[in-house]
Amino acid sequence: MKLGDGVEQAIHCMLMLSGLSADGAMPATALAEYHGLSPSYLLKHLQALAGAGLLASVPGPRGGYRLGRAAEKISLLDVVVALEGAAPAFRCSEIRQRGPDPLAAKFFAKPCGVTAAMLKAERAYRDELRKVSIAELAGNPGTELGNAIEGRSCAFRERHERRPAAR
Amino acid sequence: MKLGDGVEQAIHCMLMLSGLSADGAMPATALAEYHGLSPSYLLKHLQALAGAGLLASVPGPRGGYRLGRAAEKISLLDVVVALEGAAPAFRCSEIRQRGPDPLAAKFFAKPCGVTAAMLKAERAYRDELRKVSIAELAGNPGTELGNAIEGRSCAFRERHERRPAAR
DNA sequence: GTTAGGCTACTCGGATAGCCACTGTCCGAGTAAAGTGGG
DNA sequence: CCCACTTTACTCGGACAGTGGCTATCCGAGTAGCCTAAC
Repeated sequence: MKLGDGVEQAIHCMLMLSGLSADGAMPATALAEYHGLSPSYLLKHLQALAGAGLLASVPGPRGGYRLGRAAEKISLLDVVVALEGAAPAFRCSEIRQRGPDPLAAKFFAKPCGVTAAMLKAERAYRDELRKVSIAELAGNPGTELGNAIEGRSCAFRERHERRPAAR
Repeated sequence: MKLGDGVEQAIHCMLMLSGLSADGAMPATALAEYHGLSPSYLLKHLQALAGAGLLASVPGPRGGYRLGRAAEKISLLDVVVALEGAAPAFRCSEIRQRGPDPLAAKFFAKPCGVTAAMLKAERAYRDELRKVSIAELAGNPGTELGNAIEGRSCAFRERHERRPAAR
């Protein structure tokens, strides 16, 4: 029961990306610098997110990453699944029928109560994550804290947002 | 996001142990044989459960394990925590303040929204596991499946339950 | 027959190797922009 | 002055080592029961 370290990094990056303009992009280098992370390693996670469609990658100079779809349509669950995989944490190996002199296979058509209970709990976990979107987390309450953080990230975007050359 | 393999083994062992008499015990060897597992490795998990107080160990010949308290008082969460640790799966490393030119520390007195949302989801997961007790899982519905499994485990207990010599 | 002592065998307990996934890093393919020379 | 080509530099993308934790195993400490032998 342990989530990879990349989940936190990914979410915070998504929050940063949610604040830039529709056709803007930010390179992984800047995201890593802002959060004090290794650029090479962060890139690995961003690639996973891009592969899942949560991020869109813009190659070349003035390139970078932007959100793959609206921030309201991206939940925390999407991020977790993209990085950790969709497989449930609890895997039933059906040890019921592994002992000596097992019962007939037909008895085990339905999953055992243990698996059902574990998966139900995981479903509650996933449902809770599904409720929270990147947009909600980005919309800080008007507290002093929220304003200060928002101000800093805005200033950072000002300096690092890449936009396609005006044609 | 992955639970150790021992969780499933542990729960099924608890179910088996919940069926024996109050002063009875069953050695790890028998539990391993019944589930088709490695005795040495299963012992490791049983020790963790015993250390958490979920199991009581009886040393010496005619020894083994029994439940540390009533099956109604043991939840799935207890088992998971005993084996996987109480630390939450999501660990916030406060990357907010790790970037260059961080804000004053006072701004970060309260946890960030990301951490709050992730921990809330985990709490839902834990609450769901807390609701289910070993006793509930052991009490099979009167289906044909339940009866067959219960019959087999009862027969196995008959052959392997160790009880202190009647004095 | 009773009982004390020693012995045996069986159990749990902790310490010890092996393997897989996450962590961390690197170099190569691709591309948009800028520079440059000619028309 | 305008345009097309070349060069450049910057980005993402995937392939390559290092490490921590779960997996798997072994041998040692402790104890209840059993056997033996003396009383």
